[in-house]
Amino acid sequence: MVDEKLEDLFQARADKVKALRDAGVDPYPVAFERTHTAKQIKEKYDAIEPETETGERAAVAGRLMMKRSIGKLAFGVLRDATGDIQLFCEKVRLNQDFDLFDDLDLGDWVGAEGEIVKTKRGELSVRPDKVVLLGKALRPLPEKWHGLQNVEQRYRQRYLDLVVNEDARRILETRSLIIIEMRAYLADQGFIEVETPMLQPTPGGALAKPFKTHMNALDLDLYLRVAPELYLKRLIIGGIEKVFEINRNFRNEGVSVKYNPEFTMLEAYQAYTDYHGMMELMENMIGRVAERVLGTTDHTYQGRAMPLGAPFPRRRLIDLAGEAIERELDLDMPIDELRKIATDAEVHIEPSWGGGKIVVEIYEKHVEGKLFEPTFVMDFPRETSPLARPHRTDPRFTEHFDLVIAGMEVGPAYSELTDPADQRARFQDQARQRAAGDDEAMLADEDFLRALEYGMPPTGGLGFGVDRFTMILTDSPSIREVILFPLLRPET
RNA sequence: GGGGCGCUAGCUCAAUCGGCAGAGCAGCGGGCUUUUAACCCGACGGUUGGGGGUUCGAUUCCCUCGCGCCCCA
Repeated sequence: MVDEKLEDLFQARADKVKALRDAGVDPYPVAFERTHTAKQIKEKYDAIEPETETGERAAVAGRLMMKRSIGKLAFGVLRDATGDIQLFCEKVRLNQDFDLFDDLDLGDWVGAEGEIVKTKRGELSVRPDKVVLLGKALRPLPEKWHGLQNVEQRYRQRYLDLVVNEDARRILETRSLIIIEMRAYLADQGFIEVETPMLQPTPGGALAKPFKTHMNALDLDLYLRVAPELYLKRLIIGGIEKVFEINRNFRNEGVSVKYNPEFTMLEAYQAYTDYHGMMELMENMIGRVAERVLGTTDHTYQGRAMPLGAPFPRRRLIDLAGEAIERELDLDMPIDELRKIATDAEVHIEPSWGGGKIVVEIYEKHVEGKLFEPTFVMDFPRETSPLARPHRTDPRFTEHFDLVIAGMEVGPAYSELTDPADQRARFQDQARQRAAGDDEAMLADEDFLRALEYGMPPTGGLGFGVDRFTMILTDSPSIREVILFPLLRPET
Protein backbone atom coordinates (compact mmCIF):
# COMPACT_ATOMS: atom_id res chain seq x y z
CA MET A 1 0.00 0.00 0.00
CA VAL A 2 1.51 3.26 -1.12
CA ASP A 3 1.04 6.42 0.88
CA GLU A 4 -1.05 8.80 -1.17
CA LYS A 5 1.40 11.64 -0.78
CA LEU A 6 4.14 9.42 -2.16
CA GLU A 7 2.16 8.56 -5.22
CA ASP A 8 3.90 10.81 -7.74
CA LEU A 9 7.41 9.84 -6.70
CA PHE A 10 6.43 6.22 -6.48
CA GLN A 11 4.66 6.25 -9.83
CA ALA A 12 7.63 7.78 -11.60
CA ARG A 13 9.80 4.91 -10.43
CA ALA A 14 7.17 2.29 -11.16
CA ASP A 15 7.03 3.66 -14.70
CA LYS A 16 10.78 3.18 -14.94
CA VAL A 17 10.40 -0.45 -13.89
CA LYS A 18 7.87 -0.98 -16.64
CA ALA A 19 10.05 0.77 -19.20
CA LEU A 20 12.99 -1.42 -18.22
CA ARG A 21 10.92 -4.57 -18.53
CA ASP A 22 9.65 -3.41 -21.93
CA ALA A 23 13.26 -2.96 -22.95
CA GLY A 24 14.06 -6.50 -21.83
CA VAL A 25 15.91 -5.50 -18.64
CA ASP A 26 15.04 -7.37 -15.45
CA PRO A 27 14.81 -4.76 -12.64
CA TYR A 28 15.16 -7.54 -10.04
CA PRO A 29 17.77 -9.91 -11.47
CA VAL A 30 19.23 -12.99 -9.83
CA ALA A 31 22.73 -12.73 -8.29
CA PHE A 32 25.75 -10.69 -9.32
CA GLU A 33 29.36 -11.74 -9.42
CA ARG A 34 31.15 -9.23 -7.25
CA THR A 35 34.95 -9.31 -7.24
CA HIS A 36 35.77 -6.47 -4.84
CA THR A 37 34.24 -4.67 -1.91
CA ALA A 38 34.68 -0.94 -1.48
CA LYS A 39 37.05 -1.59 1.38
CA GLN A 40 39.21 -4.03 -0.59
CA ILE A 41 39.68 -1.49 -3.36
CA LYS A 42 40.54 1.27 -0.92
CA GLU A 43 42.97 -0.85 1.04
CA LYS A 44 44.85 -1.78 -2.09
CA TYR A 45 44.83 1.46 -4.09
CA ASP A 46 44.11 4.34 -1.74
CA ALA A 47 47.73 5.53 -1.97
CA ILE A 48 47.94 5.87 -5.76
CA GLU A 49 48.32 9.24 -7.48
CA PRO A 50 45.40 11.12 -9.06
CA GLU A 51 44.77 10.32 -12.72
CA THR A 52 46.18 6.82 -12.40
CA GLU A 53 44.83 3.76 -14.15
CA THR A 54 45.61 0.61 -12.19
CA GLY A 55 45.04 -1.89 -14.97
CA GLU A 56 43.01 -3.97 -12.50
CA ARG A 57 39.35 -4.62 -13.13
CA ALA A 58 36.71 -4.84 -10.44
CA ALA A 59 33.05 -5.71 -10.22
CA VAL A 60 31.43 -3.84 -7.35
CA ALA A 61 27.88 -3.74 -6.06
CA GLY A 62 25.88 -1.68 -3.63
CA ARG A 63 23.17 0.86 -3.07
CA LEU A 64 23.41 4.03 -5.14
CA MET A 65 23.76 6.83 -2.60
CA MET A 66 24.71 9.79 -4.79
CA LYS A 67 24.62 10.64 -8.45
CA ARG A 68 26.21 13.64 -10.15
CA SER A 69 25.58 13.87 -13.85
CA ILE A 70 27.74 16.19 -15.96
CA GLY A 71 26.64 15.80 -19.54
CA LYS A 72 28.48 12.90 -21.08
CA LEU A 73 30.09 12.11 -17.75
CA ALA A 74 28.53 11.01 -14.48
CA PHE A 75 29.67 10.15 -10.98
CA GLY A 76 27.90 7.80 -8.63
CA VAL A 77 28.59 6.57 -5.12
CA LEU A 78 27.87 2.96 -4.30
CA ARG A 79 27.56 1.92 -0.68
CA ASP A 80 28.24 -1.68 0.24
CA ALA A 81 28.61 -3.24 3.67
CA THR A 82 32.26 -2.18 3.88
CA GLY A 83 31.95 1.44 2.80
CA ASP A 84 31.49 3.67 -0.24
CA ILE A 85 33.14 3.57 -3.64
CA GLN A 86 32.76 6.06 -6.47
CA LEU A 87 31.72 5.12 -10.00
CA PHE A 88 33.29 7.25 -12.72
CA CYS A 89 30.98 6.81 -15.69
CA GLU A 90 31.90 7.97 -19.18
CA LYS A 91 29.33 7.85 -21.95
CA VAL A 92 31.91 6.85 -24.54
CA ARG A 93 32.90 3.86 -22.42
CA LEU A 94 29.46 2.79 -21.23
CA ASN A 95 27.44 3.36 -24.41
CA GLN A 96 23.82 2.29 -23.80
CA ASP A 97 24.59 1.47 -20.14
CA PHE A 98 25.25 5.18 -19.66
CA ASP A 99 21.61 5.92 -20.30
CA LEU A 100 20.68 3.17 -17.86
CA PHE A 101 22.96 4.71 -15.25
CA ASP A 102 21.58 8.16 -15.95
CA ASP A 103 18.09 6.86 -15.31
CA LEU A 104 18.91 5.20 -11.97
CA ASP A 105 17.47 6.61 -8.79
CA LEU A 106 19.17 7.09 -5.46
CA GLY A 107 18.47 3.99 -3.45
CA ASP A 108 18.69 1.56 -6.36
CA TRP A 109 20.93 -1.47 -5.99
CA VAL A 110 23.56 -1.37 -8.70
CA GLY A 111 26.41 -3.50 -9.97
CA ALA A 112 29.28 -2.03 -12.01
CA GLU A 113 32.29 -3.52 -13.70
CA GLY A 114 35.38 -1.76 -14.96
CA GLU A 115 38.89 -0.59 -14.26
CA ILE A 116 39.97 0.75 -10.89
CA VAL A 117 41.21 4.31 -11.46
CA LYS A 118 41.82 7.49 -9.53
CA THR A 119 40.27 10.66 -10.93
CA LYS A 120 41.93 14.02 -11.52
CA ARG A 121 40.51 15.22 -8.23
CA GLY A 122 41.95 12.21 -6.44
CA GLU A 123 38.87 10.09 -5.83
CA LEU A 124 39.48 6.36 -6.05
CA SER A 125 36.85 5.00 -8.42
CA VAL A 126 35.67 2.18 -10.57
CA ARG A 127 35.40 3.36 -14.20
CA PRO A 128 32.75 0.99 -15.49
CA ASP A 129 32.21 -0.31 -18.96
CA LYS A 130 29.19 -2.17 -17.71
CA VAL A 131 26.42 -1.17 -15.29
CA VAL A 132 23.51 -3.33 -14.18
CA LEU A 133 20.48 -2.63 -12.06
CA LEU A 134 20.40 -5.18 -9.24
CA GLY A 135 17.24 -4.07 -7.47
CA LYS A 136 14.99 -1.12 -8.19
CA ALA A 137 13.96 1.12 -5.30
CA LEU A 138 10.42 2.41 -5.69
CA ARG A 139 10.51 4.62 -2.63
CA PRO A 140 12.94 7.52 -2.23
CA LEU A 141 15.66 7.48 0.41
CA PRO A 142 15.76 10.08 3.17
CA GLU A 143 17.67 13.27 2.48
CA LYS A 144 21.29 12.67 1.53
CA TRP A 145 22.94 15.18 3.82
CA HIS A 146 20.86 15.32 6.98
CA GLY A 147 19.86 11.69 6.76
CA LEU A 148 16.92 10.44 8.76
CA GLN A 149 16.42 12.45 11.94
CA ASN A 150 12.88 11.52 12.93
CA VAL A 151 13.39 9.27 15.95
CA GLU A 152 10.16 7.37 15.55
CA GLN A 153 10.84 6.62 11.90
CA ARG A 154 14.40 5.57 12.71
CA TYR A 155 13.05 2.93 15.09
CA ARG A 156 10.13 1.82 12.95
CA GLN A 157 12.16 1.69 9.73
CA ARG A 158 15.56 0.76 11.09
CA TYR A 159 16.66 -0.33 7.61
CA LEU A 160 16.54 3.31 6.53
CA ASP A 161 18.45 4.35 9.64
CA LEU A 162 21.11 1.80 8.71
CA VAL A 163 21.28 2.99 5.10
CA VAL A 164 21.73 6.67 5.84
CA ASN A 165 23.05 7.02 9.40
CA GLU A 166 26.54 5.77 9.99
CA ASP A 167 26.03 5.78 13.73
CA ALA A 168 23.29 3.18 13.43
CA ARG A 169 25.72 0.89 11.61
CA ARG A 170 28.46 1.57 14.15
CA ILE A 171 26.19 0.59 17.04
CA LEU A 172 25.05 -2.60 15.33
CA GLU A 173 28.64 -3.61 14.61
CA THR A 174 29.83 -2.73 18.11
CA ARG A 175 27.05 -4.73 19.68
CA SER A 176 28.04 -7.75 17.64
CA LEU A 177 31.68 -7.36 18.71
CA ILE A 178 30.70 -7.03 22.36
CA ILE A 179 28.80 -10.31 22.28
CA ILE A 180 31.58 -12.05 20.40
CA GLU A 181 34.12 -10.87 22.99
CA MET A 182 31.93 -11.84 25.93
CA ARG A 183 31.57 -15.33 24.49
CA ALA A 184 35.29 -15.54 23.83
CA TYR A 185 36.11 -14.46 27.35
CA LEU A 186 33.77 -16.98 28.95
CA ALA A 187 34.93 -19.74 26.63
CA ASP A 188 38.54 -18.97 27.61
CA GLN A 189 37.52 -19.40 31.24
CA GLY A 190 36.13 -22.83 30.46
CA PHE A 191 32.43 -21.97 30.42
CA ILE A 192 30.01 -23.98 28.30
CA GLU A 193 27.26 -22.14 26.44
CA VAL A 194 23.76 -23.56 26.62
CA GLU A 195 20.21 -22.65 25.75
CA THR A 196 17.37 -23.19 28.20
CA PRO A 197 13.61 -22.78 27.86
CA MET A 198 12.06 -19.46 26.95
CA LEU A 199 8.61 -20.99 27.31
CA GLN A 200 8.28 -21.91 30.96
CA PRO A 201 5.37 -23.40 32.91
CA THR A 202 6.53 -21.57 36.06
CA PRO A 203 8.26 -18.25 35.44
CA GLY A 204 11.13 -17.72 37.85
CA GLY A 205 14.58 -16.37 38.46
CA ALA A 206 13.70 -12.69 38.78
CA LEU A 207 11.24 -10.41 40.50
CA ALA A 208 9.26 -9.41 37.42
CA LYS A 209 5.88 -9.72 35.78
CA PRO A 210 5.88 -12.31 32.97
CA PHE A 211 4.11 -12.40 29.62
CA LYS A 212 1.58 -15.20 29.49
CA THR A 213 0.89 -17.35 26.49
CA HIS A 214 -0.88 -20.60 25.68
CA MET A 215 0.14 -23.74 23.89
CA ASN A 216 -2.76 -25.21 21.99
CA ALA A 217 -1.46 -28.73 21.36
CA LEU A 218 -1.00 -29.46 25.06
CA ASP A 219 -3.67 -27.00 26.19
CA LEU A 220 -1.04 -25.55 28.46
CA ASP A 221 -0.56 -22.07 29.89
CA LEU A 222 3.05 -21.00 29.52
CA TYR A 223 5.09 -17.91 30.32
CA LEU A 224 7.86 -16.22 28.41
CA ARG A 225 10.83 -16.39 30.70
CA VAL A 226 11.82 -13.47 32.88
CA ALA A 227 15.20 -15.16 33.50
CA PRO A 228 16.96 -18.45 32.76
CA GLU A 229 18.34 -18.72 36.30
CA LEU A 230 16.49 -21.73 37.63
CA TYR A 231 17.32 -23.82 34.56
CA LEU A 232 20.99 -22.90 34.60
CA LYS A 233 21.16 -23.88 38.26
CA ARG A 234 19.66 -27.24 37.34
CA LEU A 235 22.66 -27.67 35.05
CA ILE A 236 25.05 -26.91 37.92
CA ILE A 237 23.19 -29.58 39.90
CA GLY A 238 23.74 -31.85 36.90
CA GLY A 239 27.47 -31.37 37.29
CA ILE A 240 28.12 -28.79 34.57
CA GLU A 241 30.53 -26.66 36.58
CA LYS A 242 30.79 -23.57 34.39
CA VAL A 243 27.82 -22.67 32.25
CA PHE A 244 26.39 -19.59 30.59
CA GLU A 245 23.60 -18.45 28.32
CA ILE A 246 23.17 -15.29 26.25
CA ASN A 247 19.57 -14.92 25.23
CA ARG A 248 16.37 -12.95 25.46
CA ASN A 249 14.31 -12.32 28.59
CA PHE A 250 10.82 -10.90 28.57
CA ARG A 251 9.35 -8.73 31.29
CA ASN A 252 5.84 -7.39 31.20
CA GLU A 253 6.70 -3.95 32.43
CA GLY A 254 7.02 -0.42 31.15
CA VAL A 255 9.18 1.00 28.41
CA SER A 256 11.76 3.65 29.11
CA VAL A 257 15.18 4.86 28.23
CA LYS A 258 16.64 1.81 30.02
CA TYR A 259 13.85 -0.78 29.74
CA ASN A 260 12.65 -2.71 26.73
CA PRO A 261 10.12 -5.51 27.33
CA GLU A 262 12.46 -7.97 25.62
CA PHE A 263 16.13 -7.63 26.31
CA THR A 264 19.29 -9.67 26.07
CA MET A 265 20.87 -11.07 29.18
CA LEU A 266 24.00 -13.02 29.90
CA GLU A 267 23.73 -15.37 32.84
CA ALA A 268 26.74 -17.36 34.02
CA TYR A 269 27.12 -19.89 36.84
CA GLN A 270 30.28 -21.33 38.28
CA ALA A 271 30.55 -24.07 40.88
CA TYR A 272 32.78 -23.72 43.97
CA THR A 273 32.90 -19.94 43.92
CA ASP A 274 30.85 -17.14 45.49
CA TYR A 275 29.82 -13.58 44.82
CA HIS A 276 33.37 -12.35 45.29
CA GLY A 277 34.35 -14.66 42.46
CA MET A 278 31.50 -13.21 40.40
CA MET A 279 32.76 -9.68 41.01
CA GLU A 280 36.14 -10.64 39.67
CA LEU A 281 34.61 -12.43 36.70
CA MET A 282 32.42 -9.42 35.90
CA GLU A 283 35.06 -6.73 36.19
CA ASN A 284 37.59 -8.80 34.27
CA MET A 285 35.12 -9.54 31.52
CA ILE A 286 34.11 -5.89 31.26
CA GLY A 287 37.71 -4.74 31.17
CA ARG A 288 38.65 -7.23 28.51
CA VAL A 289 35.61 -6.55 26.34
CA ALA A 290 36.23 -2.79 26.57
CA GLU A 291 39.88 -3.33 25.68
CA ARG A 292 39.01 -5.48 22.68
CA VAL A 293 36.08 -3.43 21.42
CA LEU A 294 37.15 0.12 22.26
CA GLY A 295 40.89 -0.44 22.56
CA THR A 296 40.88 1.06 26.06
CA THR A 297 39.20 0.88 29.44
CA ASP A 298 39.33 4.68 29.76
CA HIS A 299 35.95 5.32 28.27
CA THR A 300 33.62 8.31 28.13
CA TYR A 301 29.88 7.97 28.53
CA GLN A 302 27.60 10.92 27.79
CA GLY A 303 30.47 13.32 28.27
CA ARG A 304 31.67 11.90 31.60
CA ALA A 305 34.73 9.78 32.28
CA MET A 306 33.78 6.12 32.56
CA PRO A 307 36.66 3.99 33.80
CA LEU A 308 36.00 0.36 32.92
CA GLY A 309 39.22 -1.22 34.22
CA ALA A 310 39.14 -3.58 37.20
CA PRO A 311 38.77 -3.39 40.11
CA PHE A 312 35.46 -1.64 40.71
CA PRO A 313 34.53 -0.21 44.13
CA ARG A 314 32.66 -2.57 46.44
CA ARG A 315 30.08 -0.89 48.67
CA ARG A 316 27.40 -2.23 51.02
CA LEU A 317 23.88 -1.27 49.96
CA ILE A 318 22.77 -0.32 53.45
CA ASP A 319 25.80 1.95 53.88
CA LEU A 320 25.16 3.70 50.59
CA ALA A 321 21.49 4.17 51.46
CA GLY A 322 22.37 5.56 54.88
CA GLU A 323 25.01 7.92 53.53
CA ALA A 324 22.64 9.26 50.90
CA ILE A 325 20.04 10.34 53.42
CA GLU A 326 22.54 11.03 56.23
CA ARG A 327 20.98 8.57 58.63
CA GLU A 328 22.40 5.49 60.29
CA LEU A 329 20.41 2.53 58.97
CA ASP A 330 20.14 -0.83 60.67
CA LEU A 331 17.83 -3.72 59.86
CA ASP A 332 17.23 -4.24 63.59
CA MET A 333 15.65 -0.82 63.95
CA PRO A 334 12.00 -0.88 64.94
CA ILE A 335 9.98 -0.99 61.73
CA ASP A 336 8.11 2.19 62.62
CA GLU A 337 11.39 4.06 62.91
CA LEU A 338 12.53 2.80 59.50
CA ARG A 339 9.20 3.78 57.99
CA LYS A 340 9.57 7.27 59.40
CA ILE A 341 13.10 7.60 58.07
CA ALA A 342 11.88 6.49 54.64
CA THR A 343 8.95 8.86 54.68
CA ASP A 344 11.19 11.71 55.77
CA ALA A 345 13.42 10.83 52.81
CA GLU A 346 10.42 11.04 50.47
CA VAL A 347 10.49 7.33 49.78
CA HIS A 348 7.09 5.82 49.12
CA ILE A 349 6.52 2.68 51.20
CA GLU A 350 3.81 0.03 51.42
CA PRO A 351 2.45 -1.17 54.77
CA SER A 352 3.31 -4.77 53.95
CA TRP A 353 7.01 -4.04 53.51
CA GLY A 354 9.62 -5.19 55.95
CA GLY A 355 12.72 -3.25 56.93
CA GLY A 356 14.89 -4.80 54.21
CA LYS A 357 12.55 -3.77 51.43
CA ILE A 358 12.37 -0.25 52.83
CA VAL A 359 16.16 0.03 52.86
CA VAL A 360 16.32 -1.16 49.24
CA GLU A 361 13.72 1.42 48.26
CA ILE A 362 15.78 4.15 49.91
CA TYR A 363 18.79 2.91 47.96
CA GLU A 364 16.88 2.80 44.67
CA LYS A 365 15.48 6.28 45.09
CA HIS A 366 18.52 8.08 46.45
CA VAL A 367 21.58 6.11 45.32
CA GLU A 368 21.25 3.87 42.29
CA GLY A 369 20.63 6.55 39.69
CA LYS A 370 23.54 8.62 40.97
CA LEU A 371 26.20 5.91 40.83
CA PHE A 372 28.02 6.66 37.62
CA GLU A 373 31.29 4.76 37.62
CA PRO A 374 30.96 0.98 37.85
CA THR A 375 30.18 -0.01 41.43
CA PHE A 376 29.37 -3.30 43.10
CA VAL A 377 26.47 -2.67 45.48
CA MET A 378 26.64 -5.52 47.96
CA ASP A 379 24.50 -7.40 50.44
CA PHE A 380 20.82 -7.05 49.69
CA PRO A 381 18.50 -7.72 52.62
CA ARG A 382 17.24 -11.29 52.76
CA GLU A 383 13.58 -10.55 52.02
CA THR A 384 14.46 -8.81 48.75
CA SER A 385 16.61 -11.59 47.32
CA PRO A 386 14.86 -14.96 47.38
CA LEU A 387 17.49 -16.91 45.38
CA ALA A 388 20.67 -15.74 47.09
CA ARG A 389 22.51 -17.39 49.94
CA PRO A 390 22.36 -15.78 53.39
CA HIS A 391 25.39 -13.66 54.10
CA ARG A 392 28.07 -15.81 55.75
CA THR A 393 28.50 -13.45 58.74
CA ASP A 394 25.16 -11.65 58.87
CA PRO A 395 22.15 -13.75 57.78
CA ARG A 396 19.83 -10.74 57.76
CA PHE A 397 21.49 -10.02 54.41
CA THR A 398 22.27 -12.11 51.39
CA GLU A 399 25.43 -12.46 49.36
CA HIS A 400 23.83 -10.58 46.49
CA PHE A 401 25.33 -7.63 44.68
CA ASP A 402 24.22 -5.47 41.78
CA LEU A 403 26.71 -4.01 39.37
CA VAL A 404 25.60 -0.44 38.72
CA ILE A 405 26.98 1.61 35.83
CA ALA A 406 25.74 5.04 34.77
CA GLY A 407 22.89 4.76 37.23
CA MET A 408 21.68 1.54 35.66
CA GLU A 409 21.54 -1.93 37.14
CA VAL A 410 23.67 -3.79 34.64
CA GLY A 411 23.63 -7.07 36.47
CA PRO A 412 22.96 -8.85 39.75
CA ALA A 413 25.04 -11.71 41.10
CA TYR A 414 24.87 -14.02 44.07
CA SER A 415 26.48 -16.62 46.11
CA GLU A 416 23.66 -18.94 45.11
CA LEU A 417 21.25 -20.34 47.64
CA THR A 418 21.88 -24.10 47.64
CA ASP A 419 19.98 -25.16 50.77
CA PRO A 420 16.64 -26.61 49.60
CA ALA A 421 14.92 -26.05 52.94
CA ASP A 422 15.90 -22.38 52.95
CA GLN A 423 14.89 -22.07 49.30
CA ARG A 424 11.46 -23.52 50.13
CA ALA A 425 11.11 -21.02 52.99
CA ARG A 426 12.03 -18.16 50.63
CA PHE A 427 9.39 -19.24 48.12
CA GLN A 428 6.86 -19.34 50.94
CA ASP A 429 7.88 -15.83 51.92
CA GLN A 430 7.44 -14.77 48.29
CA ALA A 431 3.96 -16.31 48.29
CA ARG A 432 3.12 -14.15 51.30
CA GLN A 433 4.37 -11.06 49.51
CA ARG A 434 2.33 -12.01 46.46
CA ALA A 435 -0.76 -12.45 48.63
CA ALA A 436 -0.07 -8.99 50.02
CA GLY A 437 -0.37 -7.61 46.48
CA ASP A 438 3.14 -7.83 45.06
CA ASP A 439 2.60 -9.26 41.58
CA GLU A 440 6.33 -9.32 40.92
CA ALA A 441 6.90 -11.79 43.77
CA MET A 442 8.27 -15.17 42.70
CA LEU A 443 6.21 -18.28 42.30
CA ALA A 444 7.39 -21.47 43.99
CA ASP A 445 8.96 -23.83 41.49
CA GLU A 446 8.52 -27.33 42.90
CA ASP A 447 10.52 -28.93 40.12
CA PHE A 448 13.44 -26.66 40.92
CA LEU A 449 13.14 -27.50 44.63
CA ARG A 450 13.26 -31.21 43.76
CA ALA A 451 16.45 -30.59 41.78
CA LEU A 452 17.99 -28.73 44.71
CA GLU A 453 17.13 -31.65 46.96
CA TYR A 454 19.53 -33.80 44.93
CA GLY A 455 22.29 -31.51 46.17
CA MET A 456 23.93 -28.44 44.66
CA PRO A 457 27.56 -27.44 45.05
CA PRO A 458 28.48 -23.99 46.31
CA THR A 459 28.01 -21.75 43.30
CA GLY A 460 28.41 -18.19 42.18
CA GLY A 461 26.06 -16.83 39.54
CA LEU A 462 25.69 -13.59 37.65
CA GLY A 463 23.37 -11.79 35.33
CA PHE A 464 24.55 -9.16 32.90
CA GLY A 465 22.39 -6.86 30.81
CA VAL A 466 23.87 -6.92 27.34
CA ASP A 467 21.76 -4.04 26.03
CA ARG A 468 22.66 -1.72 28.88
CA PHE A 469 26.32 -2.61 28.64
CA THR A 470 26.13 -1.92 24.91
CA MET A 471 24.60 1.48 25.70
CA ILE A 472 27.66 2.26 27.80
CA LEU A 473 30.21 1.10 25.25
CA THR A 474 28.49 2.80 22.31
CA ASP A 475 27.75 5.97 24.29
CA SER A 476 24.03 5.62 23.62
CA PRO A 477 21.62 7.52 25.86
CA SER A 478 18.69 5.17 25.22
CA ILE A 479 18.32 1.38 25.12
CA ARG A 480 16.30 1.83 21.92
CA GLU A 481 19.48 2.88 20.16
CA VAL A 482 21.11 -0.50 20.82
CA ILE A 483 18.06 -2.68 20.13
CA LEU A 484 17.48 -2.84 16.39
CA PHE A 485 13.72 -3.07 16.57
CA PRO A 486 12.59 -1.71 19.95
CA LEU A 487 8.99 -2.22 20.95
CA LEU A 488 6.70 0.57 19.75
CA ARG A 489 2.97 0.85 19.56
CA PRO A 490 1.78 -0.21 16.10
CA GLU A 491 1.28 2.60 13.63
CA THR A 492 -2.30 3.68 13.21
C1' G B 1 -0.41 6.99 35.91
C1' G B 2 1.24 12.57 36.10
C1' G B 3 3.92 16.60 33.71
C1' G B 4 6.67 18.83 29.63
C1' C B 5 8.00 18.88 24.41
C1' G B 6 7.16 17.42 19.40
C1' C B 7 4.23 15.86 14.73
C1' U B 8 4.27 21.27 8.30
C1' A B 9 6.10 18.42 0.81
C1' G B 10 9.30 11.68 0.12
C1' C B 11 13.52 13.72 3.65
C1' U B 12 15.75 18.11 6.58
C1' C B 13 13.67 22.46 8.24
C1' A B 14 11.14 27.79 8.00
C1' A B 15 6.56 30.57 8.42
C1' U B 16 6.79 37.74 12.73
C1' C B 17 1.11 39.62 16.51
C1' G B 18 -4.08 34.92 14.09
C1' G B 19 -3.63 37.44 7.72
C1' C B 20 -1.76 34.46 0.25
C1' A B 21 1.91 27.69 3.67
C1' G B 22 7.99 28.61 1.99
C1' A B 23 13.24 26.88 1.20
C1' G B 24 17.04 23.16 0.47
C1' C B 25 17.59 18.13 -0.91
C1' A B 26 15.06 14.18 -3.66
C1' G B 27 11.89 13.47 -8.01
C1' C B 28 10.49 15.57 -13.30
C1' G B 29 12.23 18.51 -18.10
C1' G B 30 16.62 20.97 -20.22
C1' G B 31 22.24 22.19 -20.29
C1' C B 32 27.21 20.63 -19.01
C1' U B 33 33.58 15.19 -19.88
C1' U B 34 36.51 15.52 -13.49
C1' U B 35 32.27 15.76 -9.63
C1' U B 36 32.80 15.35 -3.91
C1' A B 37 26.00 17.99 -0.40
C1' A B 38 28.54 19.41 -8.21
C1' C B 39 26.54 23.65 -10.75
C1' C B 40 22.91 26.54 -13.98
C1' C B 41 17.71 27.17 -16.03
C1' G B 42 12.47 25.63 -15.76
C1' A B 43 8.10 23.41 -14.08
C1' C B 44 5.96 20.29 -10.28
C1' G B 45 5.17 18.82 -5.30
C1' G B 46 0.68 20.34 0.97
C1' U B 47 -6.04 17.15 4.30
C1' U B 48 0.25 21.70 8.36
C1' G B 49 -0.81 13.84 12.61
C1' G B 50 -6.84 12.88 13.01
C1' G B 51 -11.44 15.13 14.78
C1' G B 52 -13.95 19.25 16.94
C1' G B 53 -14.25 24.47 18.68
C1' U B 54 -13.27 30.03 18.80
C1' U B 55 -12.73 33.59 14.69
C1' C B 56 -14.28 37.39 8.91
C1' G B 57 -9.86 34.33 8.71
C1' A B 58 -6.19 28.95 12.37
C1' U B 59 0.29 25.86 10.91
C1' U B 60 -0.51 29.67 14.83
C1' C B 61 -5.46 30.06 20.14
C1' C B 62 -8.73 26.20 22.90
C1' C B 63 -10.59 20.98 23.53
C1' U B 64 -10.00 15.95 22.28
C1' C B 65 -7.78 11.60 20.18
C1' G B 66 -3.34 9.12 18.02
C1' C B 67 1.94 8.36 17.75
C1' G B 68 6.78 9.61 19.50
C1' C B 69 10.61 11.80 22.78
C1' C B 70 12.11 13.44 27.76
C1' C B 71 11.29 13.86 33.08
C1' C B 72 8.71 12.12 37.42
C1' A B 73 5.94 8.09 40.10
